[in-house]
Amino acid sequence: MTQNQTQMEKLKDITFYTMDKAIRTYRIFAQKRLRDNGYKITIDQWLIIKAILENPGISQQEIGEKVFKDNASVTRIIELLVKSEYLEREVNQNDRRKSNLKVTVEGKRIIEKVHDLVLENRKTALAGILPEELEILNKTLKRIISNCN
Amino acid sequence: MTQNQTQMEKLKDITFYTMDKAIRTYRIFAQKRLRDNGYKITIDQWLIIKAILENPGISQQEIGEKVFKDNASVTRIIELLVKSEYLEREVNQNDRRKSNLKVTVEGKRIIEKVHDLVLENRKTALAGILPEELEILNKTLKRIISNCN
DNA sequence: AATATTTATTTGATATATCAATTATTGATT
DNA sequence: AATCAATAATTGATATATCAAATAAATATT
Repeated sequence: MTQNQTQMEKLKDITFYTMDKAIRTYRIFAQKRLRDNGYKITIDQWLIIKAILENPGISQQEIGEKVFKDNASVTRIIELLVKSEYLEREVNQNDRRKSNLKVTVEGKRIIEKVHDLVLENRKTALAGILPEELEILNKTLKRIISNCN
Repeated sequence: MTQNQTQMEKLKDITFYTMDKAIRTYRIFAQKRLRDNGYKITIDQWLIIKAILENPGISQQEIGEKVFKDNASVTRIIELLVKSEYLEREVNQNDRRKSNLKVTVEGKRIIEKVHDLVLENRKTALAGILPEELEILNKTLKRIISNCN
């Protein structure tokens, strides 16, 4: 076995662990910053409101595809968002299986307020990483996604 | 704003989404392969048994650090592993707050059997990715981790 | 030695993930 | 129109994540 292959094996061994750790570290970091600024919303909830705002009339199924979540998870997150009064839901009269989701004024307000914080978080998290590196990161992640499908 | 900066912004916007999607796609893929091969164990459970095998006498706290999990999660995963009879636990007589964790014969058996499958999964998931790219991936992920701490 | 502090683990509460099964509705088939 | 198949969302069960609080034991302090 060549030196290069040995090194490859080690990297393979840790890549998924490091990926998991990175995304988890970022989540904890971002969530803490939300909490510290007094926002009572989770990152996942924020993502879903944003998806609805940017895609009026979107169905829960489509939300799930967009934010890469299971239908069951979407249902439950939306329940919480309705309870928190960031969303309103009605039965869709064209297709009674679906629901119409509307972001409330309060929901729009929190999305806007949180938006700058999210941008800051991303900036902090990616500080010192070169554009080329970021591109390779994205490209490689996409390759992993397609390899697993 | 230069072209380069604009592009940077877009990449920043999607990087965390793509990371999340990649790790989740891999998890689903790997877990499905375990299930399809008749193994009744989750990836997280497998990781924890492995940590104990490779580090005899390890405490739950240390396990948590190693596999990057909260103490509470470790406690609950270990409960399940004891119930599944892959682990045995006793009170540590040197420090009665800690517990001694021992992998059972059955536990060792499943780790070994699953090991090849895990290697295959990683190979499949990383197919077509160059060593240099993998290195940049790892380096960049580590930078994100340190940036968030 | 008694008290206070620290540490390891557990427990409770709440959110999310995943799969399977169910419900309600719609669209297609006969 | 009645039946069947497909689809959207929900629900149930179980696993994990996260934080805070509680418990129990060890260590440090007075």
